[in-house]
Amino acid sequence: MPRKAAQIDASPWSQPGDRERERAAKREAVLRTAARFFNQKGFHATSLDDVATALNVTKPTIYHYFANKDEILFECTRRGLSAIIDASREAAAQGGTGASRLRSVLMAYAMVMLDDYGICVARTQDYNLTEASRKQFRALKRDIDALIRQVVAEGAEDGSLKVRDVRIATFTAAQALNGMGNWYNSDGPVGKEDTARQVVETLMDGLSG
Amino acid sequence: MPRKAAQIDASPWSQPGDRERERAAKREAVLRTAARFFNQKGFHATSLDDVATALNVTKPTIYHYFANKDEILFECTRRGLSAIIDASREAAAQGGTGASRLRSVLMAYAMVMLDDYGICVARTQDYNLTEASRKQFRALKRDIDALIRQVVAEGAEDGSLKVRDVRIATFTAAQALNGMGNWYNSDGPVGKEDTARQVVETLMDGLSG
DNA sequence: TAATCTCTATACTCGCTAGTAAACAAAAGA
DNA sequence: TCTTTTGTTTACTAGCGAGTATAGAGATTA
Repeated sequence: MPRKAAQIDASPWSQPGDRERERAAKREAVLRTAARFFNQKGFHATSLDDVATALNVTKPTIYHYFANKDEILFECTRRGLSAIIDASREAAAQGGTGASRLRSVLMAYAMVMLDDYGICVARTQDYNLTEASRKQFRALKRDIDALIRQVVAEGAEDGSLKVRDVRIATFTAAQALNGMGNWYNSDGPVGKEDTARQVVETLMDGLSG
Repeated sequence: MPRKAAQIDASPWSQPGDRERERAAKREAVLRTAARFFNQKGFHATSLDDVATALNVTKPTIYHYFANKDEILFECTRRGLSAIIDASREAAAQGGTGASRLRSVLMAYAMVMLDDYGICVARTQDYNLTEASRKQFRALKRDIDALIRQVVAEGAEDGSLKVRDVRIATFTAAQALNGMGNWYNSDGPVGKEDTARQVVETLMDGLSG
């Protein structure tokens, strides 16, 4: 079995750049913790004291890494949305029919929607964000929508997909995947990838026999 | 054109039962208004002062009709959930194949999800409710889930549906419909029924050609 | 007419949470 | 060693919103 290169970052003698790495790691920890709280209790019901306490620090520490609560929420969603965009772009650039590319895109999307940041994306309504963040949030969502529609349209053209209305087909699939976080149980017997695959197959094949 | 019986309720001489009717009408107005605010701004961000002001009354008036904010939210969702249950039960009791009954059930479900209370159901996470309401909320949702699964299972048995996993198929369809309120634009050119029909067809037929 | 019940308003309390001021600790650099 | 920068704390402010005490107006009943 191949191993990862062992522990090169763990030296007690600090390297230049350690500072920035630690700062980034702490930011990330705040975001991850916040996302979990948001998903579990909701954005408004989560206080930054909750997040701070969970991280064994106090609230002002969090304000040392983020300007305000809105920035934290937005960064959580940005991570989710970027993950979708990156994975989808890659999937969309493969060869094969439109249908097979759509399958890949939906799988990528589905996998993100089973993670903290993806669930956060699904649960965040844009009224939770300030005007400025909202604009970016919407823009990212529009990008994703355009990306999927493009693949759907290509599949319709090459005949591998049968779609009455590209817009409706895209929304229907996307919402079905967005909802996965509401019912998937990560403690259950079925893994994320299997679940994602089955949902995607259901969407591709339809329910009728 | 047939007309409704004209205005028999509008007599200035009050009838026995007027009191109760007015009370019920006012309760309903509070719920409808609250549901719209919840959907537009979110539950936490909606203050009962918002709702009261929109109805030209003050907050204590609302407390004359409801015990607390939780009861208002729960009643909104109960209306949505009951509408789904009633319509679905009716649809499920029709004749025909499992597939045709599932179509009817999904159509009924979809139509509710395009209305205020339905959207409220879709957006309400159970952490928004108190322990007691949450129990009822979950029970109603379980009933709906069971109802749909039943029809899906029957369709799988009579061969009119091809379904790998009843649970996953049901969740996938339900979540796709739950999400309709997030993208459907009631000011747009396409009506609710047409939209619902197209989404349901997409789910039934699938995306692949 | 008097007594009561229903509805609504004014004017509050109380608790919670986003965000801040200021000080202190610890490390980095000169 | 002295100074500066970075990270963290304690202790606060300020504002909002759920829920209530109380009183008064209108209708209902006796």
